[in-house]
Amino acid sequence: MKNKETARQLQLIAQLLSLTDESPFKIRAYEKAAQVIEAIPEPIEDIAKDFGKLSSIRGVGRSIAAKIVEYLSSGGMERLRELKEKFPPGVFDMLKIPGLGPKRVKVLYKELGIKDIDTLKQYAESHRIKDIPGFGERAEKNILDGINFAFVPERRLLLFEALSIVDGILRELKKNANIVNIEPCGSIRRRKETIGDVDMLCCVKRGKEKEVIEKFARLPHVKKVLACGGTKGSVITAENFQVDLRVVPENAYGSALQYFTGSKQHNIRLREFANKKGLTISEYGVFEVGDKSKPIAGRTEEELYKILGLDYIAPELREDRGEIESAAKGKLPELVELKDIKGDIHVHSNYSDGANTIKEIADYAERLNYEWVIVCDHSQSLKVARGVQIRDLYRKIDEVKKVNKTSRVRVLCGAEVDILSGGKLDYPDEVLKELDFVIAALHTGFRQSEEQITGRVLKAMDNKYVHAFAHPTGRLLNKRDGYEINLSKVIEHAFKSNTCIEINAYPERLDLDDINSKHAKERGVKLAIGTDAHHVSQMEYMSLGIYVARRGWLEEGDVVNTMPYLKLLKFLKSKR
DNA sequence: GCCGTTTTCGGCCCGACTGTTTTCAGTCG
Repeated sequence: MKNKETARQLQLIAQLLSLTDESPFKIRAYEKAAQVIEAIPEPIEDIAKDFGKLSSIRGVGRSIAAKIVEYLSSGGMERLRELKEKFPPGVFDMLKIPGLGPKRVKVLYKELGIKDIDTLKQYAESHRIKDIPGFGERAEKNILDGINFAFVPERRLLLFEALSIVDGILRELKKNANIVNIEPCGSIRRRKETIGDVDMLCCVKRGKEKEVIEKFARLPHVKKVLACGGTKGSVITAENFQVDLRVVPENAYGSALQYFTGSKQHNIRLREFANKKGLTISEYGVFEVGDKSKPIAGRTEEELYKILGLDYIAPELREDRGEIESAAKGKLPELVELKDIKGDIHVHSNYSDGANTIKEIADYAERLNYEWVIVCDHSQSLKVARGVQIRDLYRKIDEVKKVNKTSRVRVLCGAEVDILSGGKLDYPDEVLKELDFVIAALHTGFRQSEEQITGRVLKAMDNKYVHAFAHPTGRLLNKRDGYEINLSKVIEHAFKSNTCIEINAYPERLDLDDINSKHAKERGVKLAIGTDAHHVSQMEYMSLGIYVARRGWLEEGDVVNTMPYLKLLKFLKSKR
């Protein structure tokens, strides 16, 4: 699937165009098209077979569609080659420096002939930049600071890590009686899988702004204070994580919350939508166009969406993936919630590499108010994870039966069965058929080609004992990309073979991701959330799986975990 | 370059901040 690389080409064109005198709207059109292409779950090369379909994608017109087709058939774009000839590659790097945008980079290149970071550094150090119109001494210093900053590798926190840091801060701040209400916004509120920094918003009692912000800056988690003023405090925590606290007036709390929650793309689309209705939105409220004197909405988010004629859009949906259009038609999904969950499909016991006994898992499931829990251990060949040998598997089946005699929660005996590098499953059929639940997974042969890996998975799904496919991409956030796999084919085949796909809720996995979960739902595939817990406390990761599901527009009926016990049994039998 | 339930032409999100201006352009989120 070539969506990412195609998007990258368009992004490059946009960047290069920004260095020319081309219309900023044309540049934005390329950027928008790049974003759209990247977010499409189907392979762009399939869509491109039909030019009409390609050019009817929102944000892709005839001109960009033609360039995509050109790229997919020839591996290049003529327009991009032309532009690349105009600018040396080092000029690109200069755009990464904070505070240096295309306009100023262009001046540096045209006026001083600076064409890479090293030369730029020399010029700034020897004060040869400050006399150029539009620059000054300050600019030289910012360039030097920026060069160091821009090339520190970026690390975003996992959602789980960010949530626990923010929870700690919130707990402390909520002790402060001067805070009327407080909420984290931004990507953490949208429950994105990784988080760069956090903006928190609060309303405080009149006159207490400064006091609240100073208290915030003195919290025990704080390592460094970046700013501490009357409306905003900004700190770095011990985990090197930036957290900002903003105080906003109560009558604009809703519009500020909406604004700082984003996403940027959602906000842009929302403002365009508002404009068509003669309204304009900012973080201070909703206004009639031409009359900024008093807002007509903004106290709550609900009010803001309502006045635009939209149903309330849950933060997880605010990614500009069609939510505004759906909200206008009253067709937003009723998103699945944690309280709908009746069981976990993927928990490891001490039969393989888990820490707890089957009884302990059943007890913990009861604490979570589950009706059932599926204990899946690794299969025999996965020696590093103490994969269960066949004789032990029969012992496990007996133990599950025993536990079920006393447990209120129904325990199902499952296995996370390896799809071996040739595509065979790690237990023979006569063993698989003894299990209540089989989830197939890849743990080896990650370097095989896309065809090979996809082939292995399709073959596994054809086995009538395989109910689900686990952590479908194999990625580990911040650690490694997934293996090469054609998810579009996998999803199609999951539907045909009546196989579920897992949303793995382990903090660094979270795959199937939101975009592909939405795609799977639209293709009629059921999703199953598994925490992959190796200790009972990790069964709490279910909430992370729910966040992915919600970001993927999933409703109660799309998620296997919402099935009551008997319905689940019937469902599991339906494939066999 | 894209788009259209006021438009096939004339729009295209909005405001804050910064530094360099003497009323504003560039950059950022």
